[in-house]
Amino acid sequence: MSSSPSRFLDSGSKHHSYCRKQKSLGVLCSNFVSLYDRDGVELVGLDYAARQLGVERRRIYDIVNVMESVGVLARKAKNKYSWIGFSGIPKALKELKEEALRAISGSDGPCEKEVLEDEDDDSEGQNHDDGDEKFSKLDNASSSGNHICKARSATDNRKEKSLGLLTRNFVKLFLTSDVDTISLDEAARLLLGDISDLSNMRSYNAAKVRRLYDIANVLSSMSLIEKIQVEARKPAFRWLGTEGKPKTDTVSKKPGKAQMRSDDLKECNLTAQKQLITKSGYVFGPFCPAGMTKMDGDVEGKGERSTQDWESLACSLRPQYHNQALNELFTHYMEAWKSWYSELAQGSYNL
DNA sequence: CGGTCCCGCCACGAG
DNA sequence: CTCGTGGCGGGACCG
Repeated sequence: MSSSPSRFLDSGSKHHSYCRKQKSLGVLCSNFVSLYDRDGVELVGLDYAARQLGVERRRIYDIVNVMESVGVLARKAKNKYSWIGFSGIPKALKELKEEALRAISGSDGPCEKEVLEDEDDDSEGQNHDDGDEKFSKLDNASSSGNHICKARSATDNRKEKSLGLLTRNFVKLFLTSDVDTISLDEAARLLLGDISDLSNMRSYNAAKVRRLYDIANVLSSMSLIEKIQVEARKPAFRWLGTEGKPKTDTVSKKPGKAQMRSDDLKECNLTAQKQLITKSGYVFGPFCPAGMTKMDGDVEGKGERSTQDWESLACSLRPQYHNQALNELFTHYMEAWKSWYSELAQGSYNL
């Protein structure tokens, strides 16, 4: 494998105009949704998604895991998920809530009466800084029927730290309490296995928080939560939940800002629907730059250098729409373009 | 400078 | 072994 050598070594040119924001999980999630949230779609291929969105596989796993936890997706098989859509959220949420309530009351020991309805009562003014126990415990109830907590084998020990589980517990936090706003570190504190020993928990906490950021980004891009700034520091997340309830939510109340469900996106995906397939079986994105026919056998070789130029050019010329929907739309095409060009430059879909 | 959080190494389990 | 997953945390980015 002599791939690493001079592949992308190139000169340490400035990758200026690199926008970290455009690479966030939130944006990626939005693109993911706009790519699949259309009628007719029901199968989600991880490879396909990764290619279309112009990101590496690893990132797809991130958003897919949290989306599955909320019922938007369902694991079908290796490399394949089935698209449920936003309509699947209410159901998943209800199940999560029941699961959470069951875990709380079902703890071993009848003398466990941790009321979940935190009564913030009416004591304004003085609040204990340690008043954490307001969301009760609700630790993940493993599938272990008994209280034999011996199965701490490294096997599922890995599982219980999964993004998916963290997501579910995070959501449960909102579902089991009447408060609709939770600060980040408050959530982090509650979601930790508050076992003991604070020493190694520091780093553990930090790691958890990082995951929490990931989850929050995805969740907020789906409008399930909203990030808000309460105090000067400490950001917090407000639960928006299922707007419109399981009822017929033809109209989206919630005068929220980023309500991008619009015809613009619909148009966008219609276009994305029709892709061209080359003889080699490769599926191209929504479009191809004019004057450039599909790639043939060769192409291989040069071209990778100019990729940077195109990207930086596009990034610097990026128009800033005030309209959220338009912005999303543009971003979508941008990604599609970059994905396509990148593929062309590398000229390899066939190792 | 500290809050965010992207990137991708590499462990783990299945085939 | 290869391959699909996805924990995990270094450190780049941003306000």
